[in-house]
Amino acid sequence: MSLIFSRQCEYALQAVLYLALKPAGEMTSIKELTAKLSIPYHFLAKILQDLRNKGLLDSLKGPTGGFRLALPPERITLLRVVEAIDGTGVFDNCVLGFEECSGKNPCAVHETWGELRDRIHGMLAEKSIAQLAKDMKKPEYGFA
Amino acid sequence: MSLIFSRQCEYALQAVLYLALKPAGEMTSIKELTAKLSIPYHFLAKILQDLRNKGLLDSLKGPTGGFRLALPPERITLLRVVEAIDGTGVFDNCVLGFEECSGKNPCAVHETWGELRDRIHGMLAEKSIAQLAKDMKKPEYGFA
DNA sequence: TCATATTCGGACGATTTACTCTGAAACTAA
DNA sequence: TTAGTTTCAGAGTAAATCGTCCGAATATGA
Repeated sequence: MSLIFSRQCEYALQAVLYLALKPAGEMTSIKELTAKLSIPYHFLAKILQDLRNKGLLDSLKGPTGGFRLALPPERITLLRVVEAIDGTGVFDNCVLGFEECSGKNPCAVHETWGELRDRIHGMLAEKSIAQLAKDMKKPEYGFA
Repeated sequence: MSLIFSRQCEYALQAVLYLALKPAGEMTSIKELTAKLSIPYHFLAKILQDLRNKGLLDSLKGPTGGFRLALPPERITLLRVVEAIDGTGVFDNCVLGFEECSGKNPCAVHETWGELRDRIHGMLAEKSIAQLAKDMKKPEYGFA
């Protein structure tokens, strides 16, 4: 296998996008999220707790409890979520795995990859999840 | 963590690039490869056997034995190595992990990622390892 | 107050990936 | 022929990731 983000990170991105479509301040339960997004219940619970500890989500216990964004969705980007869960390894490390690879000492695809890496970074950093979530507003995705 | 290729795949790419600089037909031992590339011996042995079973390498036992490219380096690309080890998952799957994501039913970054994905594909497919290996010909990389 | 619904925290189990070990097979050279 | 050097094949170990379970804490509403 090979992919850009860990499964944890993919689930986190999906959950945050889902929460971005909720009315400001409204709590959403894990139960609703797992049902709509088809993510294992207890696994998602862990991920949401991580995002809460990183300051991206608020939570409340008890009936009517759940999770919500800790910031307005206009001020959150996909990149912030990726950084919170996976860190910045994708953007720092040589794509061929050479420890020695750097600007001074480039591998064969260093420049090409550098440009693509920056554009992936841009893809994650440029738009707010408020904008992105609107594009996801379809029944196929379980989004409202 | 998060990265594009598995560690196995990174090691395979490094080894194939190294072999591309050897005179045509010459055998290189695992011992030399692990010393120059700093890859665990037995792990690399497994990876080279995989590449051999996939038809990318030839091998020979006994003293003077080792591995060599099964094709001229002008006719091998990085993409062929990636496909042999990791498969094509990076290029097929939605970057946000949505099963439903497709052209008919795009996620919020579907188009943007599609373009970048194609360019990564191009980076791996366009140049032969013969050309790329020449760029790597530096002592810092252990390359000849 | 009490039953219920939720998150919280930590331990646990399962699966995949990374890496190692060993003994056998094959080739070389003396 | 024989000792040494290499790959080969399969099993085994270690660590990371993925996913589960359970009991406690907390809030709600009857």
